[in-house]
Amino acid sequence: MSAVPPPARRTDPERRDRIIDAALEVIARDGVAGTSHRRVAAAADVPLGSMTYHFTGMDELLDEAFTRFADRAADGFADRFGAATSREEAVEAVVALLEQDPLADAHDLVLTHELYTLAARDPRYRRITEHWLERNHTTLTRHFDPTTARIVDALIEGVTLHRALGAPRSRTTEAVEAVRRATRAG
Amino acid sequence: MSAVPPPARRTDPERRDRIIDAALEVIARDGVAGTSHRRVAAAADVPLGSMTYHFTGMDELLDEAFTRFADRAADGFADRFGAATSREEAVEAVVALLEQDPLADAHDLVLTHELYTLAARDPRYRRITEHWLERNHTTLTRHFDPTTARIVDALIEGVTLHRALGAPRSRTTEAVEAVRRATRAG
DNA sequence: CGCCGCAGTGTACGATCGTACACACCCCGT
DNA sequence: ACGGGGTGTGTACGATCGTACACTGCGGCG
Repeated sequence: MSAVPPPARRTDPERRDRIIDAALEVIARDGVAGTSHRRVAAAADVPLGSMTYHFTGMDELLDEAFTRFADRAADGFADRFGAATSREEAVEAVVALLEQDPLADAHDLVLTHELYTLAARDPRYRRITEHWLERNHTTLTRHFDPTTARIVDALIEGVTLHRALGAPRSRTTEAVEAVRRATRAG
Repeated sequence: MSAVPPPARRTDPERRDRIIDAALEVIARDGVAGTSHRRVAAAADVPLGSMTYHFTGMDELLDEAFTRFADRAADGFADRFGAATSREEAVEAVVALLEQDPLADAHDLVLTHELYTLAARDPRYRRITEHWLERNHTTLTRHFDPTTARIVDALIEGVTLHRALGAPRSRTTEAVEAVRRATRAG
């Protein structure tokens, strides 16, 4: 789990990074189930032996890959609200989030669910999702009270999920209405 | 995908059923990734050869297993609202749904996410989730208008997801508040 | 200049997989 | 009574997997 920093390798320090990114690509394409050391090595254009050299095993690779993915996703989430200076703009950012086409980047969608599945079974991966959720919650509490933030976050997650699962695209007015209700203080 | 009914086997008709149920058990325990013909056969206590005899391949087995799971889940969802005769009782049923401990049956939780992951990647499995969502939506529209039903369903999904991912148990008052806002007509 | 230690790699092993397929067995029609 | 067709199964094959591990080649120190 790389609690300690890597032991100061002399050459090619970005090779390890490239493997992690390649792993995310392979996972998005073939799923965690279809991800093997060989496929990742091929995608990263490194020899098979590099896999066992840089990572103790598949678990460590998955852990680091999904940690990176979750961090990037949380960054992106924060960016979407970073520009908002008022509560109204934050609400609009939420609406925009709910309106975006989930098929637009099936890449991230698949990765998200692969991670969720891992987290549902293995508490170890739950640490990653916990941290992700907490970062998103922190982002939202910059604009909403904690309870509203939690409700809004759950709403975003639920609507995104429904779309990923093939629910008919709800109309914009419906998304707007959902956000309006969720953000209306009791 | 068993579009046609099985060809009227003479003996042991429940053997195929037992295999499907065993598959769900194995998936819940080891994940889709860790599910093999051999493991399912062992769990169902049938010989390996029965796998290829009753199913054309792993895809057909997964498809039928998750179809059965989704049907049962939709049945359970409908049962929870079946007793409700008023809108207030329906609201209470939603609150109860949000308050139940998701860890209580990790079994179903894992199966749900395994299915979601499949659906996120493969449109074929999306037919199963679409149907599931539609049935849940139909159940909710017995008590709520369509827009509210959609919002409530997304909220349930989001809150359940957050809990599965390790979010701190939100307080009961928070769940009640979320439902109150979601069900309050605009 | 020579050697030594380590970053980095190619290969081989044992396990497991999905699936095909030859065969066994039983029931039924003749 | 007996032959045949179809239900059901054991086994074997080729592919792929994770991982270990002996090895290479080079950069720096004595």
